Amino acid sequence: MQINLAPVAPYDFNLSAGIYDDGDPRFTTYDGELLRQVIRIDDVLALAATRSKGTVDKPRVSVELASERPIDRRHAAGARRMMGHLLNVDLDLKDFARSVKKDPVMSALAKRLRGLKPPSTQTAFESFVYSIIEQQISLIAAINMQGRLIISAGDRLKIDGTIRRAFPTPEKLASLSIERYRQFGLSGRKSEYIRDTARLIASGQLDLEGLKKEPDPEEVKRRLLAIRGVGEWTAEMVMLRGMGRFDMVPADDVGLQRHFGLYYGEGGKTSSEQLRKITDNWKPFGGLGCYYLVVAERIGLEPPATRKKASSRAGAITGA
DNA sequence: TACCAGGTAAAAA
DNA sequence: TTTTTACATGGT
Repeated sequence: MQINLAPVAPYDFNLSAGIYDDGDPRFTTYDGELLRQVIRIDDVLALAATRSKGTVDKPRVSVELASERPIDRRHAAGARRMMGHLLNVDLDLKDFARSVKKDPVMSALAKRLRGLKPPSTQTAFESFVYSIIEQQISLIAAINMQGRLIISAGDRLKIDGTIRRAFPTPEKLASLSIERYRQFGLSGRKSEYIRDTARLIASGQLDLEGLKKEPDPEEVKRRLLAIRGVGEWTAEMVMLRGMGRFDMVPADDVGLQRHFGLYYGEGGKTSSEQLRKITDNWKPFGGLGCYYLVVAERIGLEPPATRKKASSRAGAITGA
């Protein structure tokens, strides 16, 4: 079954999917044309293969769905909603361009990366788990642990002889022992954060996904901070990557501080206070601007003037 | 080897 | 109330 989407222009699908070009073939891949990932629609898993069918100014994408079980019209509607959320088709980058006009550095990046929309995670829960794992440790270490968790606990989907994994459900993660988490490389503390929150969700005591509908960002943040293991940084990351709240700026993030050092300073790290001051000029798209910085460094765009050469390392903020 | 890395809660002071 | 400490892996 195929579904078609018409994202709000401008939208560059291939640029936006580029963060997955070194994705793990066991769950998400992008080969320069086709973005493949397992999506969950109600209780059905499907492989979604997405490609561009339009241009940056007249964007169209088509999604081919393949499943082990028959997909009906209701599933197609769910898949359309999910893909729209995932690709952020409704985000209007014209508003972003207007909002950063006062800032010549970000203005130039917005033009150079025109059409770039960050993909969100399928669920807020998924970004919660990623963010807990990423706390404090290096990204490489975190990505390894995330991979082990998905391979070990995610549901399998076999299409054309290839097995892929969906992100584990809260129910599944609620049922794993702490020992099991430790085998992924997590600390005992982080294992508890994830398992206990998964249990709250599975038992209906916590509605993370429902928080997406709460209009007041401060209220969302309060609710997230009430969860054990969630501090300021984690709340902001979950909102930015999992809830499409592009005004959120994780100013304490040392990786971001390094990016700002490259593009707005003398190299080195920018303080969180200074970082806030810069992103205040991008309202209400502070977090989106941060994403542009991460991608700019990732694809090797030169910082203004004589700044040090950027490294090619990806950022966790990309949600990859 | 020691230290740092997209932090946080809990213990100690 | 504020300051320290423990925690996990992986790169340098």
